[in-house]
Amino acid sequence: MSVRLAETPLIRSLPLFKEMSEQSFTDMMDLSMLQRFPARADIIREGEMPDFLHIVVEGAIDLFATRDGEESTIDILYPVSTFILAAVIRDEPYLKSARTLVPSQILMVPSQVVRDTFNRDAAFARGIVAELAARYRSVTRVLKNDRMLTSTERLANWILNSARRLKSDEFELPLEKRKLASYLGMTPESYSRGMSALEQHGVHSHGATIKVTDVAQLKEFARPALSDDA
Amino acid sequence: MSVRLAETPLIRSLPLFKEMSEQSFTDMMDLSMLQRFPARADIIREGEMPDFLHIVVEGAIDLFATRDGEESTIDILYPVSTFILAAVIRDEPYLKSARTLVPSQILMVPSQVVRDTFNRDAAFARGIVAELAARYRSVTRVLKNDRMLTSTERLANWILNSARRLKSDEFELPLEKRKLASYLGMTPESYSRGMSALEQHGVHSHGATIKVTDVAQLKEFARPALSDDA
DNA sequence: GCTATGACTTGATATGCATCAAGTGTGTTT
DNA sequence: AAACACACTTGATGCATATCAAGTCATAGC
Repeated sequence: MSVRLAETPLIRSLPLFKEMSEQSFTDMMDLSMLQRFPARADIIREGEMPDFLHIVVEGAIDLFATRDGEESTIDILYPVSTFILAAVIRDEPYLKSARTLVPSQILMVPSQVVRDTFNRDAAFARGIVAELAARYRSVTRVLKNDRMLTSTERLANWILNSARRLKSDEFELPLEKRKLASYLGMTPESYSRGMSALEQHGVHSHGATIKVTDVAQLKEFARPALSDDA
Repeated sequence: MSVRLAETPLIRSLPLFKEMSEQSFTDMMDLSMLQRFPARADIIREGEMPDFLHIVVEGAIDLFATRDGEESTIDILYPVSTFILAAVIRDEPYLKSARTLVPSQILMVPSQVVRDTFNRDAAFARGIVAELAARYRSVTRVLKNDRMLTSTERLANWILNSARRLKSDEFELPLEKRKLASYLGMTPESYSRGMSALEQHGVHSHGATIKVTDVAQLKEFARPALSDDA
């Protein structure tokens, strides 16, 4: 029930853990687990109570909401992010479900350990609050985009942000188109039509390859919001 | 540039400040201001950098996003809530604008003071993180509702939650219908039609008065999500 | 008490997007 | 290489909701 020594340096280097005391860190790791999951494994189900804080160390996580069997992807997490912090802190049921998109490694820290460490180690507390604030801002941006943009504009913004983040005007989709569609709040069909509509606005795509051919034109179409840096 | 002694007990009793040390609290109040604003006063504009943490002590605040002159209400805050904590913590530009809906009193704590106190007082840190987590869960719920429910279902859920919160099956709208419509992500016209559609589902309304005549029927229509307790 | 202003309602129409229904790939299995 | 599965695309249609356009109602000022 403890994380092996060989794996701690990677975890230690994460923003959330970097500043905390050595003592707090080793204590926490002694009480935590690092677990491997195959692709498409259920990690958390909406409505359950949080037992552990989860941290994606490797792989990718799909956070989604369910209602009447319908799913909607709320967020997609890559290393290194926590989930689902807010539920752990408030000790209230999860609002979202989580599953792996690809084989993943997840660090699991018992909720009570998180809360205890938060109270004892101010540096860890700062890390927690920074992470939480980042996630908050991220959902807020998604909500704003949902409310104020058409689905094709959301797609255009996603492409702009991806290109900026990867510092390249050409890149491969990092996930299935249907997942991306769900994340952007649209159907796969609308995604497909949106992508062909963007051929007129500075984007060329073929299969999973997306190429921004005219950034200025794409920006004009996308009406980008404040930079998407979380 | 400091809060008068007579007004501190109210503030002191808020969840955010209740547990912190007397010393931290008085220090913080010495460096803060309690300010009155008339109705419809701009408090914060999207894109600006956060100088102060704001706390609604009295009145009501409209948090909204803008794009191309269009506005969309993201949240409405009543005493006692903070805004906009996440921007203060990350020291990054506001994602939303804020204005008063009615004459209001707002406590303004300089950002740097918030950060310093957070590091020195673990009880205050707990308060901050609890507040932030609550706000996070609140936006998450709004996003889920936007994605998975029709506008009339969102309205039905809002009525159910209001009735539950007020512990009464009859109540008055606490704000303009157009504001509520915007908050629910719909136009005033759709709000109006939605409200008359709900006459078939256990709600009777006249002017600003709303009466739930059949909770069970309304619940069945609304397909309520996890309880809306933030 | 009349009138003006603005919020709200109601109706007609338009649009974005989902849904339903065939296709067309593309990669994998045998 | 054939065949299958499955993601994706494309087309036709329908629905939810926005938009545009008249109203109606309520409130505040004169």
